[in-house]
Amino acid sequence: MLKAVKRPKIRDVVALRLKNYIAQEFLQPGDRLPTETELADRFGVNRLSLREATKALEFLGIVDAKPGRGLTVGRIDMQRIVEHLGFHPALHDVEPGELIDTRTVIETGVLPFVARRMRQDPSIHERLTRINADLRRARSLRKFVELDIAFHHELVAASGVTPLMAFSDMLVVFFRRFLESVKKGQWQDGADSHQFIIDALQAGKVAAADKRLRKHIESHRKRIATPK
Amino acid sequence: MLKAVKRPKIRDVVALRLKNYIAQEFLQPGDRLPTETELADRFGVNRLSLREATKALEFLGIVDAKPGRGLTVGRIDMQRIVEHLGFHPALHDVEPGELIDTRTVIETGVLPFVARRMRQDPSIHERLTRINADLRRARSLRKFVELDIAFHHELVAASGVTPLMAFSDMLVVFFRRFLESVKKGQWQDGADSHQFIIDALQAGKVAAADKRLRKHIESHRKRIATPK
DNA sequence: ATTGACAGATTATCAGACAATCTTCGGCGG
DNA sequence: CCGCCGAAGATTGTCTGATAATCTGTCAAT
Repeated sequence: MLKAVKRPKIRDVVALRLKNYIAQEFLQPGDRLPTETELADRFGVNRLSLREATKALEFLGIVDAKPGRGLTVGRIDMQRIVEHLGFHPALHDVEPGELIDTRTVIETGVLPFVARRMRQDPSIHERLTRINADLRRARSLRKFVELDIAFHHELVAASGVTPLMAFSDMLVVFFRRFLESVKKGQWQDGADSHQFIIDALQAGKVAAADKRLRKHIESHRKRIATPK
Repeated sequence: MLKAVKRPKIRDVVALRLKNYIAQEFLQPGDRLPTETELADRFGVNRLSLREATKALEFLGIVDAKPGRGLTVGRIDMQRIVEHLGFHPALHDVEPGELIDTRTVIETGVLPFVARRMRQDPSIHERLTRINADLRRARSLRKFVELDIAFHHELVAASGVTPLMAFSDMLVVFFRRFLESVKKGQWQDGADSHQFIIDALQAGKVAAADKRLRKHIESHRKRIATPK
């Protein structure tokens, strides 16, 4: 099937070129980029068109801009993306069941790594326990959601598999609103599951942790499938 | 601690206002927004400044723009978000070992889903078998890489868990160069593993498929760790 | 050593304009 | 009456030229 031919927008081409430039030069956050005027000359476009690309990248944190100083490489910020997208109506289009499956795959998949690292670094269990204790004391939904997200983030991050951590952080965009429908009477159940999982991991019982984690994440499915 | 006082950028104020407008009007994807000229008038800014805000929002899919038609509320695309994720330092600067761990978690994680769907849809096994047959006949490295990628893509896609598929597709960008270091003498080993895995899945032997897949992906580790 | 002033560099925002693309409407032909 | 084509209208895309705002570095005075 023949697809409609569309002329690419200059700003999209520029944004892609800039990203490639950063990657190919092995630039790190804080490193200087050419000025807007130089880049516009180099790409053969008007400076304002160049800016449309850089402002888009800046929105995600990939690029930073300072008057008088110039452009520097930034650091992409999932939290920022989560905040920007959190309100969006189209989030409802993502299949909730697939989100649950995705979370299950990621979080159960990292458990063996977490258990291994817990043996070497006891502060992991301490940290998770502390977050969970704060979760038990939560009084507002906002706090509950924030701490539940923090617990799961810390769990995945403790694996040391950073791509999975980044992906898991991204999933928060889509998953957050489901957390907001958890009834207050169920918060302690969640905290109990958290504690069971990390205690089992510390004891080297990965299978038990796995089973409990699946049940914990699965608990969302019925609630999500039949919204009120 | 005292924090630096900074004048907010007009584009940031406009972006926030636009997001609030979408939320307050309960707009859905596809719904029309005021034109750039109207919005610029309404916010009392220059149209180009307004565009810096809308292009940033557009980069995330929050807003869509069409010449002659105008601005509409966008549709959040998992693919697009995952694409941006590729720029996260966790991926950008990823350790090869972590990449292997990540792939292992994703691909073994989808196996139960693939097995279940194979029972309902035999064409999955056929499709994977055909790709693998083409892989066996590959004569060039380029072809081998392309077909190996296609096989794994199809395997993950067969799970029906689209977030994992999107993430897995993005990982290919980082993994590809490792595939290019696979010796020609090992291509058939790879194809044998592929066939074993999908045959085991079709027979409902998920554990056997899991074990072979881990070994298959793990085969990259030694080669990657000691490049020539 | 610290503070203040100034110059230079660079981004932020503006006005005005034309180019490119999409949608709608009207007319003509079958 | 219906479908197709072309033109007009609407709107975004990109440009030129310019000034305003902000940051950095240097030098002089205290």
